[in-house]
Amino acid sequence: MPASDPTIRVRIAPSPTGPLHIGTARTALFNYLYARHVGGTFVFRLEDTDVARGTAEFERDILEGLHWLGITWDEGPDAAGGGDVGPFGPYRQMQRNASHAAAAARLLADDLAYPCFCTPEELDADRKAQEAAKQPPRYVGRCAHLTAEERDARLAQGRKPATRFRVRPGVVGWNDLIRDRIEIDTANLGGDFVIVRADGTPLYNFVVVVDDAAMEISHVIRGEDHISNTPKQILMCEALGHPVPVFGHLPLILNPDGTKMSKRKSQTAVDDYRGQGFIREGLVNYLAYLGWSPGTQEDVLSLPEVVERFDIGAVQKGGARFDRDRLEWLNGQWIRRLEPDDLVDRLRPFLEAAVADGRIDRLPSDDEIRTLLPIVQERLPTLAAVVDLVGFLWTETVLGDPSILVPKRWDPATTREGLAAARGVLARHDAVTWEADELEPPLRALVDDRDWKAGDLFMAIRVATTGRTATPPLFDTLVALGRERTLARLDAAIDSLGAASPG
RNA sequence: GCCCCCAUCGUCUAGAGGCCUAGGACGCCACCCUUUCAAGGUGGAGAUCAGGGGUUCGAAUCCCCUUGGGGGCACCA
Repeated sequence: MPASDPTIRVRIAPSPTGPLHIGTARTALFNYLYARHVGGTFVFRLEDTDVARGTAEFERDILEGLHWLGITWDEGPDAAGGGDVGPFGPYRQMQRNASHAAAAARLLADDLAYPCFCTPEELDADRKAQEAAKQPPRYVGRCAHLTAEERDARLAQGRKPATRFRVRPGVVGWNDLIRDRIEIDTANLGGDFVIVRADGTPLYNFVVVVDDAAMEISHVIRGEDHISNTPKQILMCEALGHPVPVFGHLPLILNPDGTKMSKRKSQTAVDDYRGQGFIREGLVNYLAYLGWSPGTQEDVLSLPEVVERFDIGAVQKGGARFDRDRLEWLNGQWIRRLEPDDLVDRLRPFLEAAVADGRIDRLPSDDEIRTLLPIVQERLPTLAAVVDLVGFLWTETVLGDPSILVPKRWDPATTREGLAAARGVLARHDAVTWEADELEPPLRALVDDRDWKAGDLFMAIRVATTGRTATPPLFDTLVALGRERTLARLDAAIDSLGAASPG
């Protein structure tokens, strides 16, 4: 579509206080989609203000996770670990503290903000009283009109003030990109709010305004849970003399019970989905369709295809529940579309993990994996499913419970007889190459000869050689297993049945 | 308690006044294919468009109310 529109700048500003959250990824994705669709710039800024938690690792997780999804930014920290990229750096909030302090000083000087000496105990008592009186919590304004002498006196006592922003009376409104007009009376904002803590560190709401202005962010696209922050931010923009960006509030991603998605009720870490074998194409496709649709009947779209069709105005207003079934279906769609070599590469880590925790005994070669693809690719809802699907190929013993060896219509004796006969046929088949279409005819002939049902015999062989009742097509499976192991497993099964029913 | 947002099949959604006796997808059921499992194909059940008032010749679509759901009200982000 359009080449570029330098006036449109959007951003994602995650806080590295946890692993990359599905909701953060979705917000990042929609910003990315909007920026790419209109040819604007996508900025990544880290709100690394909370030093208390182990942020370095989470920071890496977020950067890496977004890149894994294919969500790339034009300005911001380098996902590979290099320096910041872009003309508006630094892109880490902590390194912009000087500008935050300057902005706060300016508001203080203009009396658009004031020092507040209230103690946590006082504020807590206020809140409790309001709660008891069934009043909404709000700052009572104790320090709003202190005289210079009163302030000096408190300072002299060594008290450290926080900085509060004066909320002016009136109505603040904006034209939301997805919900049209929203207007909020500032009387409902909870009174003057703190923008700088007593220890001098600035608060999120304030920093965002300063940084967004400095980075010339034109459109702020974020979750619906920020709607009540927006009037405060608009007020601060006005006070600071900054242009007010365009706002767009995305619907939330919900737990299956309809509440805001949470770790408690859902799996929220992108990395967990990745670990379970969801691929980026599936995840991104799914996320894009949570709250948006192209308005056509297309279901499976690549990231570039979504970029092409994306329209921020078509975004849904109501929240969307996370539906894992649909995600799995879409993931399967994308796994089926992968090129063989690509799929082999993506499967390998899951096989390695299975070796590491003992689910399989050895790691198959790339060639082995590639050979299996025709019978495996269309059966994988996730990459991780490969272990359950064909793990029996790389384990020594396969038969856990001999009782599943006996098909419904057969008894143990018949099963033993059937397996023995099949073993004989397959062993004799030594003269011919061990290929799927050569294995089948003689076994069918055997079935006809004994008046058995092909399904019963095949099922007995299937369970004897794989330990499972559901597998890829039998003869392809036997070929993958190889002659030696097939015969050995048949022998083992026959033995186990012999022990169970002597005679 | 207060403020704000939202409301089409179980779920994700199409629908921007007549094309809607509401379409698609996931999931579910049946059948076909078939040695099992998938995949694929075909068909089906599933929404009186939350309810009630308007506006209009005509409303899922516009307005109001009710109800329901959600979000937010920190010296968190």
